[in-house]
Amino acid sequence: MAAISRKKVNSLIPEGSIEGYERPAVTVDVLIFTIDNNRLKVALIRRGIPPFKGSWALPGGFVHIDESLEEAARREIEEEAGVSDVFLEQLFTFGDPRRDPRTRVITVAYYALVPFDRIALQAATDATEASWFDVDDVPPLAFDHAQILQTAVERLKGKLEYSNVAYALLPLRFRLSELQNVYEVILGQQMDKRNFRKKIISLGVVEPTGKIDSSGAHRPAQLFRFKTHKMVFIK
Amino acid sequence: MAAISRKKVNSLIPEGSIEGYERPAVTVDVLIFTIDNNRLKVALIRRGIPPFKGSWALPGGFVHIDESLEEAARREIEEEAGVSDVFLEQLFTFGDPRRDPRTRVITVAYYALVPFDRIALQAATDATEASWFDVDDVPPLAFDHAQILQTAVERLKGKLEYSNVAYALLPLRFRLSELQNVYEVILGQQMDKRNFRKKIISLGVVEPTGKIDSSGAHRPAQLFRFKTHKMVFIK
DNA sequence: TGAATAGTGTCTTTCAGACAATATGCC
DNA sequence: GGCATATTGTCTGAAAGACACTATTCA
Repeated sequence: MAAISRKKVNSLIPEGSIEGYERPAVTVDVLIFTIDNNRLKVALIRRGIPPFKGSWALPGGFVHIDESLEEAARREIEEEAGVSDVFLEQLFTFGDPRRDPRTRVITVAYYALVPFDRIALQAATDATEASWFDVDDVPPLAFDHAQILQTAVERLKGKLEYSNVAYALLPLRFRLSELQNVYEVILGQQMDKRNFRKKIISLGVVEPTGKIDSSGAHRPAQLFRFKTHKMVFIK
Repeated sequence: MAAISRKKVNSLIPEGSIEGYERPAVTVDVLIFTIDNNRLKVALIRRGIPPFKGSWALPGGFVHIDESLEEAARREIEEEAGVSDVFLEQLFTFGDPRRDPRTRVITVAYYALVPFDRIALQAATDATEASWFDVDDVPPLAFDHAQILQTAVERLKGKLEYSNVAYALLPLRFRLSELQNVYEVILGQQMDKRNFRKKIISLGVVEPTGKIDSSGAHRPAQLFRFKTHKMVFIK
C-alpha cells in the first residue's frame, strides 16, 4: 500500500503556537429523561435572557476549564433535577458555526435517565421556569435543541433494544408490567405480555426479589430487580 | 409529578456575560480506516514537535472558528489521505482536563472508512512520518489516542453487525468473498461461507452486477454491488 | 492434473410472534 | 360478584448455525 501524503503532518500545532486559533465556547447540554404517567418526559427550562428569551431550552452551561465534560454534565443535572448517580451517556457534539447567534458555541450533549421515583423527591414547584414535557409534545425549542432532542430519543430507542438500560428508568424493584411499560412508552408500540415476559426472563437480565407488590385492587405482582446496574449489551 | 428545581435556570449565560469563562481549545482527531492485506489498518502520523515529539498520533487539528466539526474532519482527511467523499461519522468527544499537557484541549473524534482501492491512489511514500498500522499492532500513541482508537474499533464492530457500512470499505464492485473478508477481519472471526452468503443475499443489501472477475488462477467470481451507498440499519 | 477459489443445499436448533384462559386480591 | 391486573403454554414460521461436495479457471 502506498504511504500517506506527508502534507500537514504537523498540523496539530500549526502556525507555531497553540494560541494561533480563536477558541470557541464549549457548553454541555443535558437531556434528562424520565417516565411518568406512561409517557417519556424530558426536562426543559425557560430561558430568562436573550437570545431566545422566553423560549424553552435544554438545561446546560459552560464547561469549566478544570472539569471534564462528564463532570460538567453531572453538575448541570444535580443543579437542575437535584439528582446524582444517574445513568449518563454522551450523546453527540453539535458544532455548527451558526447554531448560537452570539458567538461560536460547540455543545456536547449528554442524556440522563432517572427513575420516576427519584424525581418525586424534588420539592420545588414552579412550572413557569422549569418543567417536564412529553417528548413528543414539546414547545418550540431554542437553538438546535429540537434536533438534539430528536437525536437523543433515537439513541434511547436503539439502546433499549440491545442493552439493559431500562434499569436506569425503574426503581430498584419493579413489576414486569412496569418494565414492559418502559419499552412500550419509549418504542411507541404495544407488546404481547406473554412474549415479553418470556423474552426478558430468557435473557437473564432480571431476577425475582421474592417480594410482592400488593398495592392496587387486583392480584399482587412479584417484584423483580436487574441483576446489574451497569449498562451491558444483550442478545 | 413535582416540577424541577429552579436553581440555575439561567446557567446557560452565567455571571452576566458569555465571555465570563475561559475557553478550551477544540480540535478534531480522525481515525482513517481501510482494509489492506486482510488487515484493518489505521492511518497514523509521527509528531514533529512536543509534546510527544516523535510519537505516533492520530491526524488532527484545530477547528477553525467558521467551519463545522464535520468540515474540519473532512479537511483533515483530505490533507492526510488525499481522499474526499469518504464515509465519516462522529465517534466521541474526549475532554479530560489533563489529556493535553499544554492547555485544555477538547477533541471531537471522527472515524472515516476508505476502500482500499482509493487509498492506492495516493502517490507519496514516506513511511517515516505518516503510515498505516494494523489496528492491533500500533506503536505507543500520543495523548489519549490509544483509548480513542479502541473506542473507534468497538464502534466499527458494532456498526458492521447492524448496518451496511461495509460498503464504505469496498470498491464499487466486489466479490462476496471480499465482503466476507471485511467482516472476518474486523470482527476477528472466521465465518462459514455458505451461511454468510445466504445471510447477505437474504438481507437484500447487495445485488449482482452481471460482471465477472476473472483475475486469479481459479474459477471466476460474480461481482456484486451494494444497492445503496448510504448507511442504513439492517435486520 | 493440481492449485486455488467460487458456488451451492439440507438438517437441526433456536428465536420470534400469534394467540386465550385462569388466578388472585380488593372493593 | 365485579373489576383490575398477574400469570402461564402451545403452535407456527423464520432465521441461525453446523456441515461437504462440485465447478471453473489458470498454470
